[in-house]
Amino acid sequence: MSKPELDDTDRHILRVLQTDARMPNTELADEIGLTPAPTLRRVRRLEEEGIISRYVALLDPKQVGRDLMVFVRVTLDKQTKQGFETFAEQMRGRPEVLECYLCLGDTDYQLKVCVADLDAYQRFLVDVLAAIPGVRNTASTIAVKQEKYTTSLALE
Amino acid sequence: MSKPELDDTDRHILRVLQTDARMPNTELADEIGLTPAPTLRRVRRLEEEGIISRYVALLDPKQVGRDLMVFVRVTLDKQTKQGFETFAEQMRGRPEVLECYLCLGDTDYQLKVCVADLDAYQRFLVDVLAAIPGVRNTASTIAVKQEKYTTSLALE
DNA sequence: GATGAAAATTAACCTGA
DNA sequence: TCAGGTTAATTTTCATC
Repeated sequence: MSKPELDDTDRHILRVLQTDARMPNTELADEIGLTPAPTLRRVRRLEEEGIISRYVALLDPKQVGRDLMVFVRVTLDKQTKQGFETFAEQMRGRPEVLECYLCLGDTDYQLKVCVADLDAYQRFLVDVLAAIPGVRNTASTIAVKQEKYTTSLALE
Repeated sequence: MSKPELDDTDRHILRVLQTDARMPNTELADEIGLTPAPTLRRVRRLEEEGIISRYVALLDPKQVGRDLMVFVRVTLDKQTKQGFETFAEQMRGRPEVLECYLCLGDTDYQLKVCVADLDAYQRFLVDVLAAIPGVRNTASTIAVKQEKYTTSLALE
């Protein structure tokens, strides 16, 4: 918590680590123009404050056979707090659902789902989504080709 | 290229590194039940084959002031190869566009856009998207709350 | 920001199925 | 022969000054 004061050096660190989370601290220090000790202190502070939430390895979906990405817009029958929490809870428990957002407008939830193929997606739609009480309608947009993918947030 | 043969140990490694990319090799070795040397050899192989595409730090969007996530469906005027490539190229050059997919159905492109606030989003819509020749229509779904976010692909 | 002890990485070599 | 284990030199981390 406290003040998420980020100076230029912090942003520089974040920019680098968003691209290469495994860069050794010595090299990172070199890159941002400090010595290793203060660099490490800054990184630890960014971690402790939760500005860096975690470090992950990104896999090539094709090579692990998870090549089909689908964006799903879901509307629920009744907009009760209960129904919403149940739905979100179900999504958290499904490994093929990578992202789930509560939304404004016609769409109640926007999902990003990653599965092996259309067959697996059809099963997700029928056995998982349609089986959740309160789901009124779903609209799926099937991705054919990934033109861009990054997890890196631009820090002006 | 070659054969992306993954055995149970490989999948175990990938599962762990997708959750914590910075786990020391010694600890990873312990976790998967091998000694450090063969563990490291497997990790290097997964990196070289591109199965692990990269290691990244994930930031908390709130704490870096990029709190507004928007999913945009875009349709283009003419479905010419030229027009599509131009559009994709523009998206690759825009830091607020985190993801861009060519899609089946009514939607030509599905975007995931991350900006600071509605004001910044409006500027993106008007100055960037609408300014690209061939963009016929856009439909934005504004995310209010992130219920789930992971980059981790389930490896059965 | 510098120093040095402790830990992790990694290459070279060994072993057994 | 191939995957895993062992060892030891190098590099990195990180607490203390």
